[in-house]
Amino acid sequence: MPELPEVETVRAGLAGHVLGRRVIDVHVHGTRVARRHDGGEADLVGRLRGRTLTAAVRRGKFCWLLLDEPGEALLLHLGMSGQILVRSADHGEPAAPHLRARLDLDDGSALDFVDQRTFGYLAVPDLVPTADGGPGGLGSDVPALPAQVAHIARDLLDPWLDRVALAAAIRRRRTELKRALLDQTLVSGIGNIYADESLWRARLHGARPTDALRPVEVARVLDAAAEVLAAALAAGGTSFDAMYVDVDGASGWFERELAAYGRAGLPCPRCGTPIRRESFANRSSYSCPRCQPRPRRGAR
DNA sequence: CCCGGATCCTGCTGGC
DNA sequence: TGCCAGCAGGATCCGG
Repeated sequence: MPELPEVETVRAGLAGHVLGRRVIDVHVHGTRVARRHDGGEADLVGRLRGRTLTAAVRRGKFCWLLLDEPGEALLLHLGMSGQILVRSADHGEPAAPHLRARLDLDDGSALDFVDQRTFGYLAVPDLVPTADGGPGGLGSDVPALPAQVAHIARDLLDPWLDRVALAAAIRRRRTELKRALLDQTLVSGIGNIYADESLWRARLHGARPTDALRPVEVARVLDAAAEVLAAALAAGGTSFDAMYVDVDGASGWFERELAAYGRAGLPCPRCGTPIRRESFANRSSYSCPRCQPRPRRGAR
């Protein structure tokens, strides 16, 4: 689920429902949730208890809540399967099967972190200054971000992203275009689904060598990616209500609007040619054989 | 420094 | 029916 549009939906939900709330207590389930927090589970809980959540910020697929303790934040990463659920005081739901952490808040509500595959995590890192002096991410003007996020590039919905510099950096790389799109240190927020959708829109094959791309092609795929992310966000953003921050992009955007991803054998919406599935770096890539011709070895 | 592959988990699906 | 290989939307770490 969680690529940029899904994480932004979470961030917006958190901004609307938990800011100003104080953390009364924290319950951690399992050994993996706190594995990326330096002081371990007990320290994580200790640093959160009594703190007030003051802002919800996102860069790429990373989301964090600023704390009233200056220079600290609660960092959330959803991994492959993470969800954030905001439970109202009277929700009455049983705990989700893969509940990994619960924060009890001072109005009786709770913030649940649910994660089947346990690649997600919580941490309370120190904040470090941003390299460009701009805000750490969307949702805050503070020019600081969690230490673990310092190497993560800005994303395509961030006004501080320098598109010209990004395009130049992509063409300087010696790799394949899809790898570059997935490289969070170049541009963040794009995962396997939206990489394929962006490449389809731009009519480029993901195996195209980045250093042989024409500038107009790089611009086209970046425009396409920005459009896809914005459209997915608009679709995903419609589906959460007051007590549930929805991470389930699958129900809305996923099934109806994808042109290539997961559609092996189905007709390309542009030309009708059956979409192909290829294996790439231990995962699947979907593309149109006609609109997105595979590059010849060594050539563009 | 840059690049690519292996790796951390759990659960579901599809083929035999 | 039952079993098991294969696969799933991510980031990090390590070797070349």
